[in-house]
Amino acid sequence: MAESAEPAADVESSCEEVRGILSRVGEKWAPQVMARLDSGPRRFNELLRLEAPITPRMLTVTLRGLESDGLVTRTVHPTVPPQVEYGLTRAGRELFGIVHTVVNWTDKNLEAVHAARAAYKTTNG
Amino acid sequence: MAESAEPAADVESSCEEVRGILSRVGEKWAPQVMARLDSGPRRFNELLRLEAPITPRMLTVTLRGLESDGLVTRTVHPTVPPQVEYGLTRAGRELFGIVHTVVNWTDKNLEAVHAARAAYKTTNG
DNA sequence: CTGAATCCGGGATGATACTG
DNA sequence: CAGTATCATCCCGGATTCAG
Repeated sequence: MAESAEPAADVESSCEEVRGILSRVGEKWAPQVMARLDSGPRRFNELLRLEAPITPRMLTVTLRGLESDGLVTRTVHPTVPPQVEYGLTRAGRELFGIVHTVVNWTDKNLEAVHAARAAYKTTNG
Repeated sequence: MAESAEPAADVESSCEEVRGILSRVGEKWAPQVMARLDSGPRRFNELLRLEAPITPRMLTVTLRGLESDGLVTRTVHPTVPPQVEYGLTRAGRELFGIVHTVVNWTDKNLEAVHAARAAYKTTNG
């Protein structure tokens, strides 16, 4: 499915940039948080509960990282008590779509991956 | 493009597995090495030269990791001097196709990402 | 409610040198 | 040729505590 039928930029060209994005969505909690936000905007404590046992610190770190790459928006409503809403940007939704293809790939290749790991462990240490 | 039109397995279901794969292809040298192997099998020192300044150790670590997940094959030809060929498996080629869509996404959203980073750095520290 | 500050352990990455 | 061994370093992620 995901064969590059498009112009397909070279991997080398924007290599470090791609690595940055790959690392970003590869962060421990990034995929879950993006999945959650993909179904609509959420507040901090909502995410905190839904993604438990994530800690406040890691949720902040994750959100800040995604925000700094333009994948997530952070909207502060100056109310009392404070209220902050997070949501995916257009780019963020697009990228999450790609992450989803990885989910599908993993689902499809789960057995093969496990078999490879078992075989590798047997052959080596 | 990459909107999930397929059955689309849930992100939560095989969550740790997906994270493992994401981390695997997110390793520093994994994308480059996979790109190189996507154009045909290569020998250790070939990769070492082509991906310089990678060190022998990191090339080994990267290849072993990819091999253990069934993305790369390692073929030893019992000749003298020793000859070892690395190549992508079918699953590896598929997964690299997905990585390539990330490359395209990055290419397309480069400006937006940079703008977001600049804005974030201005607003915060 | 929404974070920030601090400390810490472990894994990822790298430099260098050596080997079957 | 194709790695391995060792040591140093750095950053991610978690626990805990505190603040606007």
